[in-house]
Parts: sequence; structure tokens; C-alpha cells
Amino acid sequence: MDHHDAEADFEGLLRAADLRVTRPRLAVLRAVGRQPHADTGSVLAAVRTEEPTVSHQAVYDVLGVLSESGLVRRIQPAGSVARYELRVGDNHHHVVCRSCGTVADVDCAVGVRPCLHASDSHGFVIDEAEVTYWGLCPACATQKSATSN
Amino acid sequence: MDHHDAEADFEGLLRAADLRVTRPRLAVLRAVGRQPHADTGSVLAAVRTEEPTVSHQAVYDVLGVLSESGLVRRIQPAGSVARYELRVGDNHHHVVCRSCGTVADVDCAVGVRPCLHASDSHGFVIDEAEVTYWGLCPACATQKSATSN
DNA sequence: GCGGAAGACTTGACTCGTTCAAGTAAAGGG
DNA sequence: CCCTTTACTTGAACGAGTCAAGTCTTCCGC
Repeated sequence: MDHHDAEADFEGLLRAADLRVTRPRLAVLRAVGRQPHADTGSVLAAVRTEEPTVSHQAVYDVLGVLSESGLVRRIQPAGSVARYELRVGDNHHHVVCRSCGTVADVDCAVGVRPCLHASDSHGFVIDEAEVTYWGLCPACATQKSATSN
Repeated sequence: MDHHDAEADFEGLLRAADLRVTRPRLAVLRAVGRQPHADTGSVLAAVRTEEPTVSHQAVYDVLGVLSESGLVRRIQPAGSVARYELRVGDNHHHVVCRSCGTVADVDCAVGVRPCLHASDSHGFVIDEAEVTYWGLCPACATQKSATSN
């Protein structure tokens, strides 16, 4: 038991996923954990505060393998670049601000995965239902109503 | 009543939306109607079969204003370029093939708009719930199971 | 601990969907 | 039919993401 009780055991997660433990991977996991819904650029910047020599290609590669392995989740709302989060496996959803692009988590209203079944799926084999709510975040909503006064 | 009974009255739709009626706009509407879920490049190609001199910028502009006016709907599944469809206002959803990217329509399981309500929306003012189902299309599904034999 | 093979990272060029900017052409109200 | 508004053309630019070649690390087996 070390002094990082509150932090996830990223090294263990990587080993459990049969992935090599490297400084860039640990730094990316910490960065995504610290800043949920960060885009690649933000992750890169955050990583470089701890590991200044990490290349942008490494961050793309790492985010790619972590996504494939299910250690991070990649989301990409229309009109946005790819964003990443550590919260995986609970099938939660997202609400996106149409004005500023801010993303927030929304718990699944149904709770089972996939949490919706399509009425007619055209023969597709469906494994996930992704829900994106669109609207205005509190800040943009008050701003808009103030402007229209 | 002209000889195009089966076709939508695109000119009327444009006028109703307070948009000028132009040859590029009519051609884009026809193209999107013919080929639902087409990306910008396909729309451009289709438009040029009728109007060979239309620029690619014009297609971007037209798709932009038609989307804003609600005459076409823009979707952008993660990892895909923007796609467009004429079917608007019925809040239907989409199923996307993880393997080949094919998109198909799925009727809304609930039927009201927004068809889901978030349990805790963090103060966001939500106006739409967009559902994307992920899986494999019939062709890719049979291909995969054949390969793994 | 140590060596070697598999895999990760660095560097730098490049692709391509999309946007920007300036000038020309067309729509449609008066 | 003219004039103003707004669309469209042309051509350059942007930026997220990818590709490719070479170097460095990880970690397994000894």
C-alpha cells in the first residue's frame, strides 16, 4: 500500500490488459484521469508537464491502444475532435453543449448494456447503444437568455 | 401537379425556409434524397452529374445552410466524415457498422422527442437525444464469423 | 542481473476533410 | 428592369490525424 491510495493502479491495469508498462502510457492514463473528456491536444500538453519528451505521435498511439483495450473510452461528438475518458464499462452517456462544446457525463437512464434495443435493426448485430444529449450548458444558457433580453 | 408526384417539392421547401432557390441547392437536395447518409464528397459527385460546374465550396455552403434551416440533417458518427439525409423531424436514429462504416436508419424506440430524458443533466438545457447504435452490418457480420471458422 | 527479440517511441513528412478570403455572378424585391 | 443582397467560384490555407523509417525500451528467458 503506497501513498497513492486514491489513484487507480494504472500499472496493474496495463499488465492485466497485456500491455507493456511505459512512462508515456502511465502519463497518458494519469492525464485522462485528471481531465475527463480532454482532447488529444490537451492530453499531450498534460502529459508533457510530467514527461516533456513525449511525442504527439506517441500520444495518438497510446490513446489508440488504450481505447482498443478498453482502458479508456473515446468519444467524438459531431463537430468535435476525439475526446477521452477513464470511466469505462458503466455505459454512461454524455451531454454536449451546442454553444461551447463542453461535455458532461450523464448516467444511463436504463442501466443495462446495451441500454436500448432498436426496433428494426436491418439485420445489424448491435453491441452498443451510444446516447448523446444536445443542448446548452448552464453558462451558455444564461448567456443566451441574457442576450435576448 | 407536375410529373414528379413522387418527389418532394424542394423549391417550395426552400421558399418556406426563406432561402433563395438556386440550381446548386436544388441539385444538393435531389442528391441527398437519392442517396441518404451520403458524405460531402458523394454529394458533390452526385450534384455534378446534373450541374457539372458546381464548386466543392458551394456544396459545403449549401449543406451548411440546409442543415441550419433543418431541411437536411447532418450526422457524424465517430471516425466518419459528415453525412447528410433528408429525413428530418421524426427523430429517428442510426446504426453504424464498426467494420465498414455503413449507416442505416432505425426508428425511435420511444417515439417522442427528445425520446429520452437524462437522469441528471448537470443543469444543461437539453433539446435533443441522439442515439447511435454500434455493431456489424449483415455483410460484415457473416464475413467475420466465416473468417473465424 | 544480462542479452536479445518484440514492441514502443521519435522524428518528420504527408493526407484530406473542411474552412477562409476575395472577387464574380445570380436571385428576386421594388 | 435595375439594384441590393446573397450565392457561388476560385484558390489558398488549416489542422487533426496518419504513415513510414529508424532508434530506444521493455521484459522474458537464461
